[in-house]
Amino acid sequence: MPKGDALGGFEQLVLLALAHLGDNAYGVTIRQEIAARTGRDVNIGAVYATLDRLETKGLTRSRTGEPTALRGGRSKRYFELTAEGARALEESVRALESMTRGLNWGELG
Amino acid sequence: MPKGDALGGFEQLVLLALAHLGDNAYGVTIRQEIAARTGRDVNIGAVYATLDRLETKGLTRSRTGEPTALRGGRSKRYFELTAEGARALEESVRALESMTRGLNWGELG
DNA sequence: TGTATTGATATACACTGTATAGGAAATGCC
DNA sequence: GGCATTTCCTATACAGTGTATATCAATACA
Repeated sequence: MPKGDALGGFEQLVLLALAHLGDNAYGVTIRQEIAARTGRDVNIGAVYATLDRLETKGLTRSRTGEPTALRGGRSKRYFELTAEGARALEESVRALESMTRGLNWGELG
Repeated sequence: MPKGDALGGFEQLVLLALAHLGDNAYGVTIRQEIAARTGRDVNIGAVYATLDRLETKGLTRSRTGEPTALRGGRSKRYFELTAEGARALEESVRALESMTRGLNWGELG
């Protein structure tokens, strides 16, 4: 584990998606949320792999839901932030904000 | 190379430091800038390794400066954003912003 | 019964992040 | 001059993260 256990970029995105989705966060919706907001075409396997790692670190937890009465409605695995995950997310977003503060995009490059 | 060649989290930090430092960006000041703004104690080797990778991708360029008349004043290697680097940085910051927009920190965890 | 659909899991590998160790060039002091 | 000291850069190795590919499971409907 790194010293300050900073979040990776994609981990941060996944946590942010969880924060937006509330109690409707599972693999497919998480992927959609990220794609919709960032325009980035995320691979579903990457999402699950990252979710597993976040859970191992104690930043998220998951539970298995009921199967829905939809065709192919397999039971979903719902994910949510833990208190520690919310704290880590907030901290890493603040760090980013303090790095972007006062930047003049016009005079770059 | 990844499909959408998205920036990693630390790469983003380093690019942001370059953007702030302008024509005074070299290993030591970059490290200081990140540490001062994020409170994160960055390893200098990590900075150089990341700068090399960014240069390989064409997001930064570097030139060797004159030695200064200071004790131990070895000639510095100055870094700056390329146009492509500035574009990539702006894009990745915007992606982050659109992920944090409308988030209610109070009701998380 | 079999095929399309929704959703999850496994695995492998490339890319990033980080620590450790060491090298190069300049100064200052004896 | 010679050697320690200072500033800064380079090399390398390995853990951690990011991503793709492939596959499995359960359900509905024809």
